[in-house]
Amino acid sequence: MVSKALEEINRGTAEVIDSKRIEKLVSKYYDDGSTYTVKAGFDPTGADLHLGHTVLLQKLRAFQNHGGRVQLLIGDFTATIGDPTGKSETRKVLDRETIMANAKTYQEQVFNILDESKTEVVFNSTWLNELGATGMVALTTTFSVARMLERDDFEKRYKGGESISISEFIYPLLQGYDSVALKSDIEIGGTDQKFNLLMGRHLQRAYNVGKEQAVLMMPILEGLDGVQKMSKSLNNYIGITEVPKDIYAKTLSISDVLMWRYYELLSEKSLEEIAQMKEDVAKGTLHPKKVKENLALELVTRFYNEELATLAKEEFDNVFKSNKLPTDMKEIEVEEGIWICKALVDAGMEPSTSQARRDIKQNAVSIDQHKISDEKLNLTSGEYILQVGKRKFAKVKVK
RNA sequence: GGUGAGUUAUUCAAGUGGUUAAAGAGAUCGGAUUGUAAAUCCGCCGGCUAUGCCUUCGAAGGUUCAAAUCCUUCACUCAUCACCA
Repeated sequence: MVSKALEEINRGTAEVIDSKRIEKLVSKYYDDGSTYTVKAGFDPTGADLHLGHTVLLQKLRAFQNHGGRVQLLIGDFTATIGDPTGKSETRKVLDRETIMANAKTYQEQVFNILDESKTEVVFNSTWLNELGATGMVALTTTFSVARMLERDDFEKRYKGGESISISEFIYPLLQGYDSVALKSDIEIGGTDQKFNLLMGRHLQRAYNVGKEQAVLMMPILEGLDGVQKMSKSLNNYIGITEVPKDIYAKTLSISDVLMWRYYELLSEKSLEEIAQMKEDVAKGTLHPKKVKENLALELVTRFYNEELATLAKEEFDNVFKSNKLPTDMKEIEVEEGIWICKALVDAGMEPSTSQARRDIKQNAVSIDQHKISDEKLNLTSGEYILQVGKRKFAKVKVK
């Protein structure tokens, strides 16, 4: 039992520090039912969760299945400071209201995956606000600049002559202090968080918490492009609140290589099953597209249900495989004699009439399934189905 | 506080008075091919009912027939020296 639990917990991990401790905690749970705490931090800077987040959430869920009590930490304090790397203006300092609103949406989405009864949502402003300047200074005395510079990106930037703001030094300290305040047994996070996660161990020792948290790191999930990490700002993500057909379509659009990665990190399928599929594909007995479809179905089912997943698949096959039209599409009404380019803009299918002209020139626009080439066309009254490219459709009623 | 460098379209980045709506690359989008995948090739890539017109090169002024390019002021970014704690 215990070994099975550990297998589930270790699955897909990038690195585990102090795995003995995790073993002990889990087996103690199976001995006498005593639970332990698992901390994971989230920045409430954006409102919607995507699959990248669910990698961590599923891992938390695995812990919950085996005696873990999750401390879902909302970094509301750290968010008010803003992003320290200050790379661009994309991340602004958020006001309290936005943060709380984001935190709320987070919670609603998180319990799609996590067991609410075994989860405690905590905000780090609770104790960080209390810290004050004195506490702050005390915190900074526990660590040295030289050690701080060990952090990879700091070192690189320092050597490269790039600036590092002092607040960036404070960030890891505050995050580590969260572990002191929460007395966490285990903390999980992405591999990019390694330094910060270890800081938790360091500070727990410095503050004599009486234990040092084990650290479990998950790989960073690549986005749809297969290269960069999944993130909203790169627009390469699949959001868990997206409609079924979008989740389905986006999943199918990933590359075959990336598909296995998603299987490993996101699927419920056992590692043996996945290995088997991989082998079958290599042998040619199983078509990779089929495998990908199953993954897409599994994901939609997770966030909705099986019925909607099947529907999404049917819809998708209709539109793309058999070139049929989608069942529901945007409808607009326009005046008689409207210029085709204008109609496309009005329907929200094109950003400008210039773009519409270009697309017509490139043979991308069709009316009722027939490509058009006349960019000066005016629509006479009737009902038409406009299409741009492969996936943009709209029904237009001309009065 | 001193000094120096910089701010160009979605991003990176050329361009230092006139064929510049602005090279090149990436991203996006579209076409071909395919499994709606990847890879590859090609095209487009500010706006406007459009062989023309309008708006853009951090902001505002100015010089000029002509400015992204020259001048002035301002804002911001980065580096560097110094000073204070």
